[in-house]
Parts: sequence; structure tokens; C-alpha cells
Amino acid sequence: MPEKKYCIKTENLASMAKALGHPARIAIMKFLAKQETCYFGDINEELPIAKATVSQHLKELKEAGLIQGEIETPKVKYCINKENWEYARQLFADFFNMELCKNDDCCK
Amino acid sequence: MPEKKYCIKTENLASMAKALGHPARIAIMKFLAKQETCYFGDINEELPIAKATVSQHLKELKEAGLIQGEIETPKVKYCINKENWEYARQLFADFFNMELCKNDDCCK
DNA sequence: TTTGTTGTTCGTAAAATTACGAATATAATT
DNA sequence: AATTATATTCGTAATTTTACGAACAACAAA
Repeated sequence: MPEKKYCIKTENLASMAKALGHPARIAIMKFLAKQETCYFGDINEELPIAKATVSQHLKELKEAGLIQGEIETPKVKYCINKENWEYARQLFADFFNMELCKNDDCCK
Repeated sequence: MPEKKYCIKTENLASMAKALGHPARIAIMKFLAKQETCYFGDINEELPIAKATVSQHLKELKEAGLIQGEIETPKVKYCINKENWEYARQLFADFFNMELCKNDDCCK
């Protein structure tokens, strides 16, 4: 059990941010958001990288909980994990809506 | 000039996400948000890592445009770059508020 | 001029990330 | 049983990230 150095919300937010920290993965999320059919092949076609790399990015998004996959032999269908997507949205919203200190001479 | 493989908004969002993709950097942003005085020493005390590492994380946040620094000899004061913070908030808000496809049988 | 305070930079090591082609796995089809 | 279509995993290389202590830089104070 690795001792957490930071609070759990901080860890979770950082881990979501990290998962989104590559343009290919952002592009995948945007693509999945607007697609009815989200087969691997469709995603792969959309991206300017090799399919092995696409698969790797999908795996990372899945491990972060942002997407899920489902086999429809011989294809694999991916989609956004709506529950965790909502959770991520909330984490980022809380983060970006936190009140900033009002010190006007702060790095003017 | 490196050819961009993805659209500029995707690149920008990914780059912001990447900058936030480490718990130490999230912790720094949260700390800066609530502090009146944001000297390096204060930030350093708050984090469970060596000062050289803190300095490195601050540099990354600065390069991402999320914070700025100002020398007040012999100290260095950091704070959130409010303009870019606002821009980042907007990028993430747009991303998380995009309409998801309504396909109910998508990975049920 | 020496000393002290504060942070950054350097050098370096270990680990993680990104990328690709080749090989593999799965299961339907011929 | 061999073939086909689809996607993952493997092996590997190049790069980036994370982390630390030591050395350094800047400047005020003694």
C-alpha cells in the first residue's frame, strides 16, 4: 500500500488531468462524445498515429476510468464512462471554481 | 516549426491538463489560490518533496502559463496567472460541458 | 569582505511515457 | 482446417518526467 503524500481529491484530480494530458487522448474523448458508434477502427482512423499507440492511449483512459470498452466480435466498442466523467467534471469544476485570494499586489 | 497533429484547442487543453497532471502541482495551485503571501519557502514547506523538485514543478506551471513569479529579494513570490487561469477554466468547461452522444446501448 | 538567506540550476539516476512494427489472440467464415 | 477481420500485446527504442543532493547565484547584512 503506497503511502499517499497528498489528499485524495488532489490525487484523483491529478490522475484525471494526467490521463487527459495528451492531445491524442483529448481527441479520443471528443470523438467518443459525439459518436454513436465508437469502434476501435473508427477511433484509429481519426488519429494520426499507429493502431498500437491508439490502443495504448485507450488503455490509459480506461485505467483512469474515463472510458470503458466492450467486445462485439470482431470489433471493440468504446464509450465514455458517464459516471466517472461526471465525477471528473465535478473535480475540475471545484478546482477551477475555488476562490482565488484577492491580494491585488500578488505578482502584479 | 513542429507540425501540429491535432487542433489547437485540443493541443492547448492537453498541455494544460498535462501541467496539472501531478499531485504536487495541483497542491501548489490550491495553495496559491488561498494564500496572501506565496513565497517559495511557504510552498516548499507545504510539500513533502525536496526544494529542487518544488522549483522544477513551479517551472513547469510557469511554462504552462498557469502561474507567474516575481523576485522580492531575497525571496521569490509566486501567484496564479489570472488571465490564463481563466482561459484554462474555459477550456476545461467547454470540454466537460460538450454534449455526449445519447446512444443508450453504448457500452451498457 | 565575509556571512547568511533564499531559490535556482546542475548533474544524475530511476522510472514512466510515447511510439512503432511484428507477433499474437479471438472468433466468425469459407 | 485454413482464412479473414479486428484489435491487443510484445519487444524495443527514444524521450520525458520525477526526484534528489550539491553547487551556484543574488543580494542584504554584519
